[in-house]
Amino acid sequence: MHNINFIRENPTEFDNYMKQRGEHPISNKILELDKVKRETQTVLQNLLAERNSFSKNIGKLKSENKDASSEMSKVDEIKNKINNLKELETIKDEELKTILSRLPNIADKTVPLGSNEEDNTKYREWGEKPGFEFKPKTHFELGEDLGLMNFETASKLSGSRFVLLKNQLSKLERAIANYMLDKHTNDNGYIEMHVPYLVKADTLYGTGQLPKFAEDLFTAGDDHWLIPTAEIPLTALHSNEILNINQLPMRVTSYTPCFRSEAGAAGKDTRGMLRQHQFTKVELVSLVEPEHSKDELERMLSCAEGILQDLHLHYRVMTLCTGDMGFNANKTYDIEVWLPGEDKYREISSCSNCGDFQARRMNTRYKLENKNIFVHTLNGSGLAVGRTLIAILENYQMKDGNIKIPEVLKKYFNNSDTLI
RNA sequence: GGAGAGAUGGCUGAGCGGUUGAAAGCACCGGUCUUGAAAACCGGCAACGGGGCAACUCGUUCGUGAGUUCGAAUCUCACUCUCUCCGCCA
Repeated sequence: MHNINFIRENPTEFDNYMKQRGEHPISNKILELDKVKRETQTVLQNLLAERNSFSKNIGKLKSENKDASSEMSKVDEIKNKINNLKELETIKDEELKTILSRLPNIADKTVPLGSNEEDNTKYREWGEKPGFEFKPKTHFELGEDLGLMNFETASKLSGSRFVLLKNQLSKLERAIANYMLDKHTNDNGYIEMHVPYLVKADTLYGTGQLPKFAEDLFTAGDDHWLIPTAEIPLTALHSNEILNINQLPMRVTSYTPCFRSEAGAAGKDTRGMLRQHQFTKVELVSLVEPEHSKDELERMLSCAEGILQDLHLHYRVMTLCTGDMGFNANKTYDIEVWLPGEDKYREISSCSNCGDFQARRMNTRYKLENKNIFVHTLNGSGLAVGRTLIAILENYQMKDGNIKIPEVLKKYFNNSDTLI
C-alpha cells in the first residue's frame, strides 16, 4: 500500500513510477477521490463535534432537571446530514482503497528499467557449468529411470502438476530441507518457525496476494486459504502490532509446503517437477528498520547463495527489471541455478525487499522515540527445496544414472557417496 | 460436538447510559536524590485520521459488524476469537 501523502506531494513522479511497473497514470483519480473524501470528512467532523456538544449539554440540563427539548430537536436535524455524509465518505474511502490496494510497489532507483525478463541484468555469478562426458539427462529422466520419481501415480491421486518421490529421493528432499534449516538457524541467525499452512484472507491482503491475485491461490473454504509461500505467515507474524525496537532486526525461517494454482502457466513446464501445484520451500523473512533494508537484502541474498555454494552448484544472480518484479517488491534478486539436463538456468530463489509496502497493509510498526514507524519487510527463498533436488540430480548425475551425494548432505545418508 | 465464562491501552486490571480516552498497578521515558546502581519521590506515556505554518484543535477507536438512544466501553442482536469442563480424536 502506498503512502497517500507521497502521492499528494509527488503525483507526476508517482505516475512515472507506476508506468515503470506497467500501470497507467492514476494519480489524478486518486487525488480527486482523496480530495472529496477529505472535504466530506471535514464537514462531517464539524457536524459530529456540534452533535457531541449538544449531547453533552443535554446531559447537563437533564441532570439539573431542566428542559432540553430544543437541544434535542437540533440534534435531530443534524443527524440526517451526518448519516448522508458518513455514507458518502465511506463510499469514497472504499473507492480509494480499491485503487490503492491494487497498485504495485515503487521500484528502487537501482532497479533496471524494463518490461519483461529480457531486461533483467546479471548481478553476479558463481562457479561454472560442470562438464559431462555424456549427454546429461533431465531430472525426470533420472528420477523415473531410478524408479524413485513417479508422475503417473501422483496424477492418479491428485491430477496434473503433482509428483511422488520415493525412498532415497524422498529422503533427499528431507535432507536438503534439514541442511538448509540447520545452516540458516546455526550460522545465519534465523529463528525457525513452524507455521500454519492455512491463513485468512486478511493475512493474504496484508502481504499483498489479495485482492489482486486470488486466482493464483487455492482456497479451502471458510476463509481458509492455502499458503503459496511461508512468506505469508512469517511476514504477518506481527501484523497490527507495535514492536519494540529491540525486537529488530527480526529474522525468521520456516520449511513449509507451498500451494499455487499456476493459473497463468498452462502448458508451461509441464514435464518434470519444476512447476507443481505443491512444493516445499525454506523461506527467509526479515523485519528491519527502514535504513537497514537495503543491506538486509544483500545479506539475505548471501544466505541463500551460501546454500548453493555449499552444494557446489553453479548459479547466477539476476536483478529483476521494473517490469518483471513482483507486486510487493521494490527490488528483487533472482538466483538461477544451472540445470545441465535442461541446458538452462532456472530460478531457485527470489529475494525481495518490500520496503514498507507490506507493513502499511498489515500495520506492523515499531516504536522509536515516541514515534511509530512502519518496519521494512524482506523475504527470500533459502531455497526452493524441490528445485534444489532437481539441481542436485542433474548436476551430480553419473553415466550409469546414479547420483553422487553432495559432501554436505552425506551425513544425512550414513556417509554414503551415492544415492543408490 | 455439548455446557459455561470471557474479550478494555505494551502487559495486568477497574469501569452507575452523560467531561471515562478510559481508575489503579506494572513496564517504559525524563528528572530529583546517589560516587555509581537500586530504592524512594516528582513528571510524562494509546492508536489512527481531519484542519492549522505553528501553538493547538476536532473526529474515530474499549474483539468485529449492525441496532436502541439526544448521548453507548456500559443496553440489544449477530459474528469471531480465547479460556474452563464434558465428549471425540492425531
